[in-house]
Amino acid sequence: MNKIYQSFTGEFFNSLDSKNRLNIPSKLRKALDPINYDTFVLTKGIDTCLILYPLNEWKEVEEQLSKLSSIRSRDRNFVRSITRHAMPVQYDKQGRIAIPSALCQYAGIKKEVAIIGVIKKIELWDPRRLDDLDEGPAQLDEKSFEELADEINF
Amino acid sequence: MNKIYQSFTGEFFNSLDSKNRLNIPSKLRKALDPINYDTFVLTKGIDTCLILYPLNEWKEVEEQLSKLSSIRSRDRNFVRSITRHAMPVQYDKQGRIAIPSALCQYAGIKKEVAIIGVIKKIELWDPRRLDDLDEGPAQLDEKSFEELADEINF
DNA sequence: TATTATTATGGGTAAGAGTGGGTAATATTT
DNA sequence: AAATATTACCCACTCTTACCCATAATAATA
Repeated sequence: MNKIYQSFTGEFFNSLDSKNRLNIPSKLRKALDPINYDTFVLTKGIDTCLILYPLNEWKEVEEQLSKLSSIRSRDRNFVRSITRHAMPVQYDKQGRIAIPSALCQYAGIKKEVAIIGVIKKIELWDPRRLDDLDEGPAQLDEKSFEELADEINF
Repeated sequence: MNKIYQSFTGEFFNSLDSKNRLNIPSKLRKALDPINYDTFVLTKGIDTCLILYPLNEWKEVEEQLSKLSSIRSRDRNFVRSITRHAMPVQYDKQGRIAIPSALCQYAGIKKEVAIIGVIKKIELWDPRRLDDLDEGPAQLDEKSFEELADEINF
């Protein structure tokens, strides 16, 4: 198997249609390595957004999850809380995926969707919540921003 | 034998019919490797739920169990408590399995069933108990969730 | 600018999923 | 062995979903 280079960046605004389908921007589709067979794994994010993992990245997550203890109830709860909301989605010939309404609700998504590339994965946001993030209290203050930027040699 | 990739995810809500039959969601059936001949092993979980192991995964479990001591009574009891409730179930042409009422009772399952993919196995829950988990005292507090998520690079 | 390709969105239709129930085969009891 | 219960298999109905074709909007090319 060839080594892959796969990286998602950019921000896009597409909209859900009446069947809860969302078009994945073609730039992001093109960035998806063919080994993934047009397939992502859709799941809840820690933030109130949804996340699309390329299949190969999701397998990494699974690998880590299966290393956790099956004895400790805390670990079992954690694994369950992730996997129950994860589902593989393959986009159709028009490049769309169907998003279950339960997940839309979680992320507060109604019609407009902000689609953001975050290197190894893609995030789906309600545009409003995204704006609130920029202004909210949890916002990155300038100091910690600089610290992080320094840390990663940005 | 080829290496298999078999992974269960997602959450589904199906219902028991008057004959105690439960439809296994087709997405999970499709995820089941053919070497298992449409067969799971149904058993009690550590949590108050039921578990479906793919046949090949159940063999792993058996292997582990047989390593336990046959001297220590604690070990014997543990092994017995698992195996006595384990039974192979093969789904019919409509994709349903029959669940013994004793097991339903253990899991508090009446009609509605939450079916959850947990990577290597499938869990069957009474939807209410599942909700209680999310809100109960044993719930994952935000801190340990983030710790674990960080640990596995989620 | 005109033409062509590519991308985003809308909607119809046929296949498949989930459910209910009937009947024959098998097992259990009297 | 006869009667009864249990199980497994089959057919039928409804509803959702995935697939296909069409149009609108945008970008790229001649």
